[in-house]
Amino acid sequence: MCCRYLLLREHLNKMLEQLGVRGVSELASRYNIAPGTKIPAVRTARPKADVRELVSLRWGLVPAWSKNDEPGAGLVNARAESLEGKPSFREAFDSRRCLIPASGFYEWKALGRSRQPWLFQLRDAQPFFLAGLWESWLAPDGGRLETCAVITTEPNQLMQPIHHRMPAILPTRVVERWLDPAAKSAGLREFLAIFPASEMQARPVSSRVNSVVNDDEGCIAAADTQTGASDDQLAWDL
DNA sequence: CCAGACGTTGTT
DNA sequence: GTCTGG
DNA sequence: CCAGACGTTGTT
DNA sequence: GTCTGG
Repeated sequence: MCCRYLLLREHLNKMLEQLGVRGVSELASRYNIAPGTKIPAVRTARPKADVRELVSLRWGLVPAWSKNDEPGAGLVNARAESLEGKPSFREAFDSRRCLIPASGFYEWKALGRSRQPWLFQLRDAQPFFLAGLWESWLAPDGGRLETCAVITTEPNQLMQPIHHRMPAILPTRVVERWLDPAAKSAGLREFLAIFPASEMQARPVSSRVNSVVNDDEGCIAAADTQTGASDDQLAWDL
């Protein structure tokens, strides 16, 4: 991803239940979630630090100090390597971390002039949480705009042949601590370690996912063998 | 000191 | 080529 | 991330 | 708001 993912309804509800977030989401399964749109996220409620809440945030972070209109759609990604140094991320990393539930994400591999989308999932297609940051921006007209960004890391061995960055996947054991307001940045950085390739799987999918107007199961259908993805599959061995 | 940027991605 | 919208 | 637009005037 | 460049 850095910029496109999927989230199945049953996965979201299962994860919310495990986190103790009240209520069942009415969200329908999504197969093509894109930047600039509202996405589901879980964050620590305020002022009750022990309560998690499900919120809808626009994907594209706008720092609180931004002037007038937000530039473009905001910052879609935040490099794990820069979280503490960059003014745009520092405060959010300190105190506004969130979880972005996902069933899988897409990355495009350049193939000459064209690009082949690949679907990345955990083994057994289990859902997971991506590490995110959120912000609340006060618009000139007094309105509030709540936004978020997905943190990225260097690629693991599975991603390496496809792309040079990947979203930060939080291991299950650190999910609660990622939301803990008392967590220290030194510890938090460890949570963003490159996720083990051995716990993931990937396969080329239909170019139907290229266009955001397509948001259905066709997006995760196997790629046409015509597209040239087969050569990559042969080289697929960790 | 003030002014102006503040970010990532990919591609060339 | 570059920006915007989804 | 990819796809698709990218512009103004005046007239209907 | 805070950092960087001049």
